[in-house]
Amino acid sequence: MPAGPIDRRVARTRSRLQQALFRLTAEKGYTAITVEDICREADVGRSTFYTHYSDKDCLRKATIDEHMKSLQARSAERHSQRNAKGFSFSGPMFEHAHAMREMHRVLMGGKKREMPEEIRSWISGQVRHELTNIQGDEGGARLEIATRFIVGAFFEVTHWWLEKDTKLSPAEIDRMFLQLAFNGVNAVLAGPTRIE
Amino acid sequence: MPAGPIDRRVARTRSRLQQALFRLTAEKGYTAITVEDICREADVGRSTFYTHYSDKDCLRKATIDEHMKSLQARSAERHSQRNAKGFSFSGPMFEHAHAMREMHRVLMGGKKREMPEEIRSWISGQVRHELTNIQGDEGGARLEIATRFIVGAFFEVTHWWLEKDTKLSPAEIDRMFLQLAFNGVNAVLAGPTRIE
DNA sequence: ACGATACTGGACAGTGTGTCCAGTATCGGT
DNA sequence: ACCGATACTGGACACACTGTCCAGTATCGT
Repeated sequence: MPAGPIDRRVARTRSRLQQALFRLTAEKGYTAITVEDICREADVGRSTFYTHYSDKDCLRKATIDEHMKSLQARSAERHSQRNAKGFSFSGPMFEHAHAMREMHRVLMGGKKREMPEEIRSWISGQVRHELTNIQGDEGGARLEIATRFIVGAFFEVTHWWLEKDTKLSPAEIDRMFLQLAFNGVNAVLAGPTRIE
Repeated sequence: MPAGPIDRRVARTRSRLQQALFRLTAEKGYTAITVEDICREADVGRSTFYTHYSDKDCLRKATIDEHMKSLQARSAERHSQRNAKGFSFSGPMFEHAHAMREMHRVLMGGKKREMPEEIRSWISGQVRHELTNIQGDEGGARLEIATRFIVGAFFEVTHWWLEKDTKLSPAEIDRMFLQLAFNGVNAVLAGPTRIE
């Protein structure tokens, strides 16, 4: 019964389409891509595309979902050995981003800033959960604002780090991020508070 | 010489188009809108549209530019009477956002999160400038990271505040934002640090 | 080897774009 | 109040992309 796993042809076609999506997103940004572009780049018939995905967004979602699993695993792993301070999601995320820079550029929306909602809500969940652990659930607007604050900051920092590929290591950027998040701008910028 | 100011007809048409853009963005998000939609809503011929703006993005940019001026003025005003702590941009921004909720929803990209680059870079400039004042310009990556961090956090918090129209006043949300920004999550969430 | 399944390429109607034009309405200045 | 300048209109145009369908062909799994 060929029901369960996958036909080689299917796997091959889907892989091609996803790779093409990567290349094109990196090249000219997600919104500028057409289904025709993807099929040409992937060397796949356009009708074939539609037998796998209903449209462009669907392809992106599927691609993201697949890659999200490994991240989930890493985060959970690190979560068990969690220390008193810091987020458990940020470290793995920065490392993963560093290792697969291109892919993350795609996930983050390429040159533009077209963040897919799946990633956003996934990370929001992580952050909210970890903040709740720190706080005890008081559940109020305060928690929600802090969550939004952290999520937005995290995306923007990551986006900057990926685009301007500086020499900062994942550990370094993570340390800076956590310091800003937990101690604020004052601690980081004001005079003699060491950061190194 | 009719060169300088503006023909009534021109003003009227442009105003209609911008108003239509507001309504439609609020209604179904910027990307989902077509030029035809705008013209129908504005009751303006489609050919007329193109004599004023080359495309949808152009209309949005023009609309934003106009409304940015008042904000610029407010921020500059508050900047002169600046206190030791806090950002001068955030207060006026929150107030303006509160007063013109609909318009800001449009500026922020409506239901979706399609932030126009003009706003982003304008605020980035403000933040970088103010952080430099705090820090003295050391110019390093540290300043840049802090800037990105704050910008991202600000957008996300504002977006949340606008979409979930809670009962928080501009002053309240601003206070929370500044506290998170300058003192970090610890100061806000950890136990007895009062926020009210 | 053979039945099932996936790919192909081409055609289709539908929608939106951006440009052009001739006809009509409205403006601003004298 | 008039008249030349300027702006709006609606319709037509070629073009690009979408999403669906189908008959023919290649490749799969067993």
